[in-house]
Amino acid sequence: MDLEARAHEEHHDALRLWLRMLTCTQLIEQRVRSRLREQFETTLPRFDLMAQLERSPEGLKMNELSRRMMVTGGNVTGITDQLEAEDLVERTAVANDRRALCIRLTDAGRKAFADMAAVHEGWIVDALAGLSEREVATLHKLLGKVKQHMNANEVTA
Amino acid sequence: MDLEARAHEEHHDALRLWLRMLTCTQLIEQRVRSRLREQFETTLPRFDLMAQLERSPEGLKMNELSRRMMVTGGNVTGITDQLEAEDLVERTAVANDRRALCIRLTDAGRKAFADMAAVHEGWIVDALAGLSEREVATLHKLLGKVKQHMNANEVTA
DNA sequence: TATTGTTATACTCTATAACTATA
DNA sequence: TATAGTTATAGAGTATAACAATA
Repeated sequence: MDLEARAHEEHHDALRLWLRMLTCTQLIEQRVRSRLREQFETTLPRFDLMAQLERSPEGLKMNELSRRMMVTGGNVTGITDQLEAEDLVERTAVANDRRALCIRLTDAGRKAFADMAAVHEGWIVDALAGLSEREVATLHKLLGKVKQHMNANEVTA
Repeated sequence: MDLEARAHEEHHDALRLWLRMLTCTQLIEQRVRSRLREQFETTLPRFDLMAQLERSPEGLKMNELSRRMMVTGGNVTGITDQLEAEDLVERTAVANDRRALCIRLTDAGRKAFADMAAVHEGWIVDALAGLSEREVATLHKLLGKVKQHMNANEVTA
């Protein structure tokens, strides 16, 4: 096979992989979204925001939340408004910078999240139950390379 | 380590893998969405619909498109309306079932899609360029297991 | 009665850009 | 001037459910 034909094949493989990644993610994501709605009357971005805060008990600034959730700032404001109205998170002042706000889970929020997270983890374990422990590790490692490469190429428009 | 602790660890691994899958997919998807908009004034669902038709030159019925795109019927009608108005796809009658419609790419649609698809493939190749040929194959295989397991467990609400 | 596709509706999520208040 | 967060807006994307035509 000549080089060009080989390149074409490799390109096709990349595309096929991408379509499969998309399919797998959508299958799991749709299931998670509908169960979050049905069982907890919440949404994935709300769950995601609370999960970020759970991992940072000292709280996170709005722009840090925005970066981690990979959405723009206005959206974080909206979701935070909802969760604050339900007393699940709170905005607190930041020392030495009166522009910034620190968002934290409230006690009620921490408890509500713990309940959801336990069930949520079960959904994910089920979804990935077709893989051996070792295959999970391999996937994690390979996707780590993808992530790293994407982040390195961030600027390349 | 006792069995319970081991189970907890494996659960955590599954969750970590899922979060990484989600991150990778979102990184690539956001880039693809914004480039489709900027360079071709189109959206991912529109591109996806055309891609499905491209793979089925004989055309697809609305409900088959709906199934493959993993969205409900009403949405397919809306996207098809747009693309039909731009003469990129056409609705044709189906023999022996006057309820059904067959959607096909027009010649113009086939050409427009070919142009987009070539550029799109380059984006994906770039995004996955951090992986060797062999790693691409491994990922494809392992995600195939995930997909298969999800489809097998479809009913399990 | 069941199925195909359409219509109507409502809601979530998102980006963009203008705005304010601080720095 | 630059940054942190908010507001306002518009559009994408989706599900749901009622509907018409046909099977």
